[in-house]
Amino acid sequence: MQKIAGQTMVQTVQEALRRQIQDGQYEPGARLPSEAQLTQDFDVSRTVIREAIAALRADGLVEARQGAGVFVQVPAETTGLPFQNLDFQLISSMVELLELRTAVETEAAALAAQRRSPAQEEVLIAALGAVQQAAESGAPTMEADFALHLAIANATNNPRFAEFLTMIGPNVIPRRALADSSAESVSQDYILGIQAEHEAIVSAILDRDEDAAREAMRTHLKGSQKRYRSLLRDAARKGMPLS
Amino acid sequence: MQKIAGQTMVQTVQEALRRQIQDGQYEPGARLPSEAQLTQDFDVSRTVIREAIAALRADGLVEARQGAGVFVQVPAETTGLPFQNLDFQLISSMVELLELRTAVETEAAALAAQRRSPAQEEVLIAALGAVQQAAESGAPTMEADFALHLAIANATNNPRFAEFLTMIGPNVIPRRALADSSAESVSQDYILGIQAEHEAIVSAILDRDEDAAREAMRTHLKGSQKRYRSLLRDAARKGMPLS
DNA sequence: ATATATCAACCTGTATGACAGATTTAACAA
DNA sequence: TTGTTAAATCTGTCATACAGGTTGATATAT
Repeated sequence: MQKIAGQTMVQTVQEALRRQIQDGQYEPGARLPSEAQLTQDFDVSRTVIREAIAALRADGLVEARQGAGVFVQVPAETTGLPFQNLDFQLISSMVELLELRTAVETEAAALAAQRRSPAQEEVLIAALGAVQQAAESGAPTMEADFALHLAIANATNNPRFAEFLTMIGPNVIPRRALADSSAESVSQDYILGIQAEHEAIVSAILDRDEDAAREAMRTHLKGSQKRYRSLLRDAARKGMPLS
Repeated sequence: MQKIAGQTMVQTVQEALRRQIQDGQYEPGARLPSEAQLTQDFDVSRTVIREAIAALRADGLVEARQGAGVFVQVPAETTGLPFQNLDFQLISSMVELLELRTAVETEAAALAAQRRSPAQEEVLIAALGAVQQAAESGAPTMEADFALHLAIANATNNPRFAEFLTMIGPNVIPRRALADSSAESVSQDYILGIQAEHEAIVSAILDRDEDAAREAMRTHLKGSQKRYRSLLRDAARKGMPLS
């Protein structure tokens, strides 16, 4: 089992086992291979296997019985909240969520361009300034970043957009994972580039240019997707297959 | 830390930590004690602590950063199921939801055009046929209609899209609300028109034409929005208050 | 005085070996 | 054939060691 950049082996194994279960390789009630067998299958230590299984157990996917084995649980009725089996440190989870976010926020930007009120314009400008200020002072920008995106959703004057964004929450772009491959100067370039993208979005909204707003937001979030995907590609280029 | 009968020490520690976080002992962003400290606090081995933290991490409560520590995540808004203050008799509520759906499903159609597998093509064609069959036999088309949209979401091969649609799904458009103002012949025209729109979507997806798929889905759902808005106008013309 | 580099201390991630307790399977006796 | 016991196999926990990453203090350069 090959290591994926920015991701622990526990997460890699956890996700692989989760996928095997969801793909039906192990039906509900079936017994997983023993820990000893899994250490060989995945070529990792027993510690990694145990921690991965602890994670699956916490999510209710498996049940471990001492002496007997680890068994796949009958899935609980999924009447609850969606997006609850996400591990925000998994790159693939982030890319998936980002694709969904891109769909929603692209349209939100266009609706905001059509519908925002003068008061909402003011909130947008203040939120943009707050991100910039955080960036310049070297403070974490995640909160200010999310507040700007939420202000755009609010400017649609359709509460469902803000409701969706609130549901997903601000844990969507861990900043470190995106900046991790660079020297500090590149990270600064990255922050400046993000800020330029934010400015283009807000500018198009203020101009009531719905198509430009849609395109600017798409560019911004496709850029984030691209940066995440490059993490995966970097790992592949280093000769590590991503099975 | 005392062992509880029938429960592993991992589970005991995991629950204790979860409770501490939820009780506010550690605020979002705060750092938990180190693993070494927690082994002392709970009088268990580091293995138990690590497995407990792996469980909390899988549930999104904490994030571990190598060398820095384990940090409490900002909770995703856990106010329960979103979209709960909707009154489905209110046309404006349906329009709001439809706008959000339009954002997501427009992008889903484009991704499905890029990514669908031959097996998923087969599912799409079958789902399209099922809607047509239901329409011809005068049966309700709502279920078949939803199944088609879900098949498209599945063909994105990003589970978040299907997850979103499943969440929204029970709130799908009640057909009666759209048909209620018409004679039977008009209702038939309406159904035929919807079917043509469905065919255009599936056709673009099978053709791998992402832009056409996006446009066909947008047209389809914008059409639904338009039809809902005309209900608003009709009601206003008849002097009926809409609250 | 300020900025930068270095290093030690501390942290999480992983591997390994050992032992405890529970379950399952195989062997043996009645 | 059935019941009992032992052996094998399994998960749960502990301890130790090393690797790699982060942080803060200290030394050095400007």
